[in-house]
Formats: sequence, C-alpha cells, structure tokens
Amino acid sequence: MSLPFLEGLNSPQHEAVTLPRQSALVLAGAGSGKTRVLTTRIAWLISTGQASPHSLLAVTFTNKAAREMLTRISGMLPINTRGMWVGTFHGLSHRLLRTHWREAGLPQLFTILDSQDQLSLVKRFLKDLKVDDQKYAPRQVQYFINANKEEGLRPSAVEATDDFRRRLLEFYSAYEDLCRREGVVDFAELLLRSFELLSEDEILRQHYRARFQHVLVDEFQDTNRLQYQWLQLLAGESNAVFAVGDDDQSIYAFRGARSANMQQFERDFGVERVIKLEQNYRSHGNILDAANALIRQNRMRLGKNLWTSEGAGEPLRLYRAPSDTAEATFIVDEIRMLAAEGVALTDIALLYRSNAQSRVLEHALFSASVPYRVYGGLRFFERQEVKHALAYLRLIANPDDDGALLRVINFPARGIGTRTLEQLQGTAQGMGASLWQAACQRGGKGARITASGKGLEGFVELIERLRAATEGLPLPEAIEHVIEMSGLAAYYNAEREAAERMENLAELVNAAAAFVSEQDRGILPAGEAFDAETAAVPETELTAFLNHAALEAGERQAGPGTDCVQLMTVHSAKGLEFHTVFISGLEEGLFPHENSLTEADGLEEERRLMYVALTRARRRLYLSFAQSRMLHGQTRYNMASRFLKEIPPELTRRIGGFAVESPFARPYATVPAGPQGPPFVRETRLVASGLRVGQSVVHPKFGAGVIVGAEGRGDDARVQVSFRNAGVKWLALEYAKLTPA
DNA sequence: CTAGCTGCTGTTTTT
DNA sequence: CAGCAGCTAG
Repeated sequence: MSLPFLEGLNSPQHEAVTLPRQSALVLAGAGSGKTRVLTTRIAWLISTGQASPHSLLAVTFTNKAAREMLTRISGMLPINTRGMWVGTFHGLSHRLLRTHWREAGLPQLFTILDSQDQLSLVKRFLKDLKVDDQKYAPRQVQYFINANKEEGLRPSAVEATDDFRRRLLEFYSAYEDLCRREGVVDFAELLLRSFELLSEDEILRQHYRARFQHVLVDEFQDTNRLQYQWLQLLAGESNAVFAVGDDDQSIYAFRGARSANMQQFERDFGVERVIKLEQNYRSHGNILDAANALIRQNRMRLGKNLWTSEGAGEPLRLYRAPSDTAEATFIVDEIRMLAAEGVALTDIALLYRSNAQSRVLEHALFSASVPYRVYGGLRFFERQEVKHALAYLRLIANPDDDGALLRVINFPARGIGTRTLEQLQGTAQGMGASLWQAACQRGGKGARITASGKGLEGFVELIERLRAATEGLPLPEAIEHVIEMSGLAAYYNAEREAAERMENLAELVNAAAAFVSEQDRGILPAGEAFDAETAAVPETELTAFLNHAALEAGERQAGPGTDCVQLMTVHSAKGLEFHTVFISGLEEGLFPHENSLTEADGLEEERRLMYVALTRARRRLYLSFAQSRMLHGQTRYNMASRFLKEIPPELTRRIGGFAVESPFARPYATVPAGPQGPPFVRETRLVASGLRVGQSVVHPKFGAGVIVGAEGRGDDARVQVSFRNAGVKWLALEYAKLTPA
C-alpha cells in the first residue's frame, strides 16, 4: 500500500509517525513539523488498519488547533472524521459531561460560565457575605478557586494552613454551593468534574478506556496537573499516549501549566525513547541562531537545538526609539517599505508582551491608513451587548441562572433598582431558591399595581413571553426576537455609538446561523451525535449554542479576506508564523515583565516567551524598544530588555543610528544574572540626586539592591530597585532613604 | 429609581 | 488611562 502522506518526512518525523502502539514523547522544536507529525500519525494509524477513527482521541489546547488538526486529517484521508474525538481539554470534558450529566451529578441543562461570569459570581457572593474586598480581592478569590481545581483539589482536600486560607476555603465552598444552585459550571469545573466522573464510575471508565486505544496530545508542555491526571485516568495501563511538546515553548506556567509533566510522563508511561525534532523548516539561520542563543540561558531544559538547511538570511534588525510613539512610527514606516517590496501585509506580525501596548501601534497604523487586525483583547462573545443578549438567552434556557438574571433584570432599565433587588434577594434566600423563582412569586402575586412592562412583574412577563415566542423557532430567528423584544435593540439604537453595537448583535444572529449549519454538517466537534450506547437526550440547540459561546469566545471576528497587518500578544502568536515579525517594547519591566521577576521561574518563562516570539519569523525579524513609554497614564523610562543582550551581536544589525553607549554593545555572558536577576545594567542614565540606573544602593529597611528603572522627575521621581532579599520595588526618591553603595 | 459624576484602583499573559 | 463602585442630585 502506498502512503503518499509519508513522503517527505525526515527521519525522526518518520520514526515518530510510524512508531508501534506504545506511549511516546516527541520533543518538537518550533517550526519542526509538530502538527504534521501528529496528524500524519493519525492518518497512518487509520490507513494501516491499526486504529479506527472511533478509537482515537486527540486533545489540544485551542479550538483553532483542533480545527486545524481535523482539516489536515481530512486532507490526507477520505474518511469521516466524526467518529474521532478531537478537541480541547475543555471541549472534550464538556462532551463527557453533556453525555453523562446524570452520573456526574449535574442538571441536564447546565450552562458554562466564562471567566467574566465567574468573576461576577465571585463578587456577588463576596458582597453577600460582606467580605472586606481589600483583604480578599475578588480576583484573588477567583484565582484561588481555579488554582485549586486545576490541581484537582476540592475544598475538603485543601489544607487550611492559616486563617487567611481557611477563609478562602470557605469562599471556595460557598462558591461551589452557589454554582450547584444555579446550575452553572466554570472552565476548571469541566475538567475536574469529568475527571471525578471517570475516576468514580468504574463502568464508564472501562468503557472509555476500551474505546480510546490511542490518545494523542498536542502542546504537552502546557498541561496542568489535573489535565495530566485526566490523561492518566483515561489511558489506564494499557493504552498508548502519544505526546508532542516543547518545553522551551512552555509559556502558561502562570496558569498552572507544568512542563515537568513531560519528564513525569516519560516515567509514568514507560516511554522508551524520546524522539527529538530539531530540524526547523520555518526560519533562516540567523533567526534560529538568535533563538538558540537566547534559550540556552535557561537552566531548566530538556535540551534541544534547532537547525536549518537554509542559509543564514538577513541579520536581525535592532532599533532603539526615543519614545513609544517613535517606535510605532518606525514600525509603520518599515511596514510600508515592506509592502512596497511586495510582502503581503497578512504576512507581517506586530508582537508585544501585553495587550495594552497595541494602542500606540494601532494609532500609528491608523494614521498611516495601513489596514490591520488586532487579535485577542475583547473577544466577540465577551462584548457587553453580546453578553446582554446571551444573558436573555441563558434565562430562557435556565431561569435559575442568577448571574444572567442580574445582568439583564434592569437592562434596559425597567424600574428595578437596588431596593427591589435587595428584597428579591432576601426572598430568594428565605425560599432557598433562585432569584427567578423569587421573582415569579413576588411578580406573580401582582403585589403592586404597576404599568405593564415595568417592575418585577414586567420582567417575569417579558422572559415568559420570550420563551413562548422563541419556542420552536430556528435559533437565529429566536435570537432576533430576543434582541427586539428585550428592548436591547431599542436601547442601542438610541445610543450614540449604536452602530457598532447593533452590528455586533446582528453578528450574533449570524454566528448562530453559522453554528447551526456547521453543527448540521457535523463540523463542530461539540455537535456530534452522542454514543449510541449511552443514548443521552441531546441538549437543546440553544444550550449547545450558549456553551459554544462560552467555550469558544469567538477567536476571530473580522473576515479573514482582507490583507492586513496582524497585531497580537506573543502568547497568542504561539503556533503561527510570518514572513516578517516585529517584536516591540523590548524593555526591562515590560518584557521581561516586572511582575515576573518576583515569581519563581518567572524570568525563565519570560525568556521562553521571547523564544516563542523570535521563532515566529521566517525571513525578517525586527527587535525594537523605546526609552520612554506612556504606561497607566504616566511616562516611564525603561532600559533595554536584557534579552537583547542575550542575542549574539554578530547576528544583528542596528538601524537608525545608535549612540556609542549602545546597550547592545556587550554580550550577556559578562553580566550574569542572579536568581532575582539584576539585571543588566550597562546603560547609565542620570535619574536625579546623583543616582543612576544600574547603581548599587542600600535601603535602611530593604537592604542592598540595584536600581533597575526610573520614572518621573523632580518631586515625583521614583526609582525601581531590585533588592537582593526584598524583591523589586518602586520607591519615591523624595522619601526613600537610598544611599549609594 | 436613574443617571451622571467623582474618585479610586489596578493593571501580564488566557483555554 | 481605563473601568468600576459608590455617591448625589434630580
């Protein structure tokens, strides 16, 4: 049998693809054909008869990656991919829970909470409990809950080491109660709940283990503890897990990813040989050399060196700008030049560390009429008006969803204020019921005679009318009705900036139409028919759509048709490649981000992030930084990022004229970074009062440190000091008693 | 009850 | 410079 898709694989790729059924680890560098190996292996397993689509499960982290995988497989094999389980950890977990909601102890029509919804739920009950939000910030409580869930820990399993944590645990428990009462499930819960389902239900576990003979995992370095355990549970002793990953591209440790899972996987799953893919098919030599040199500074690595058979290519271009706006102008000028040379705008990416940085760049692009597209930031399903519309839909699907109710009970305004709401909440508490049930009672009794359409009564009536009017309608039409009848349309039409909001609402209808038709064609993994043997009642179309909205926040909204420059954070650039890449804002404090310096392993993660950024470029790479930058409404003066010095100067070319005291003058090796990294401090800048960046100082309380940054002048002057034992702090020069050491 | 204002705070990355 | 919570005037 000839297998055309095996042609052109290099030898480690070929080995990985055709490995006999066993657990295997593939260490795949950036641009080394990772996805190709994964999908080709699936094609190989199927076409050689070693596996049926039915016995395959492939898991990724993003919906995009899952889709990409399905597309490629269909391109190689003329099979129906429907029998395969391909999706994200969350998507697959969701599917398990949807099928086995009863066994998992969930209501049949449970809905999914995205992180925004989760946060507002947390805020809500913290307020009810009258918690001091100075001491317990909602975001921290949310983080605490998620972090524990991602370790696989329920409240009872978490140790309360002190009063503070004891309190947090109470919140965690209270939060769980609330979720149960409202029939909602957050992201982490999807995983944890499905994990518990499989671990507690022997029969189900055996069933799925018998089914999924082959489990394939993409981006293995991004798995957290719970996901690892989930895989272990699903695979059991006898099934083969084929894991692909790159420890150097682990950039999600901040949310629990453990690249150490790769080493643990080797041991736990009896991996005989680790296959390394080191040949890079993406970038020219100089770019790879730079990336290799940079990542070599990390100590915690499995070890890997990328190479290419292509030439060295152009040197990397370094640019120092006096200000963030100047940096943006420079970038735009270069883009126009590139465009004139025939580089497609779509093939140019502007990368930055944090979303806030896109503003300046957008402004410059806009002024120069260069079309661009920003990824990330506010996603489609997270927009206010869309959330409102979805909240009405959620209420139709599940009236006990208090979060949804609170969101729209008085939006558009219908005379229900804090007072009414308080009473309502009181009633609900008394009844031990949802707000909706309480509202039905109060509104239903018609206690007050109000103009129809107003007050609680009006709201209850409205929702009931909505439910009646949309019943049996095709989803897109139902949504149109909701937008009209709820008053959202009237409200936004009256607003000044209505146009965009109305467009988004119209787009929501389109999204529903697209969802329905894709589901009919079986494209969406979520919409697949359930296992015959479990014969679950399928969720309604509406619930399916709502969960789709939560699970897939609407990654892309603009039509991909137009030729435009791509703006995104480095995180969201992972997995992509471009002819030309600009990495901007390469400044100490920004990239590496100052918050990372106080975290364990923080600097190494930042460096991996930089590594990811560098390896996105195929042909041309620009690295730039600005000496001053507006941040949070203040001008800050930053030094060049230490990462710039970790790139060998012979690979680079400075453009735009540098001063003699160039921060690029010296390779990293001469200034070793300590554990907290003080930082490379070549460039000296007078701050004030004789102190300068780079100077060693002593503080009466914090001890010895080095000045790593400065901002403001005169009385406002502040310096950032990295203390040997006290971390990095900003100090006002006026007050801090700093003495030169 | 609503709307509009003020003052405060929190700012990394996101499935 | 946001976005949000809380307050005040209508």
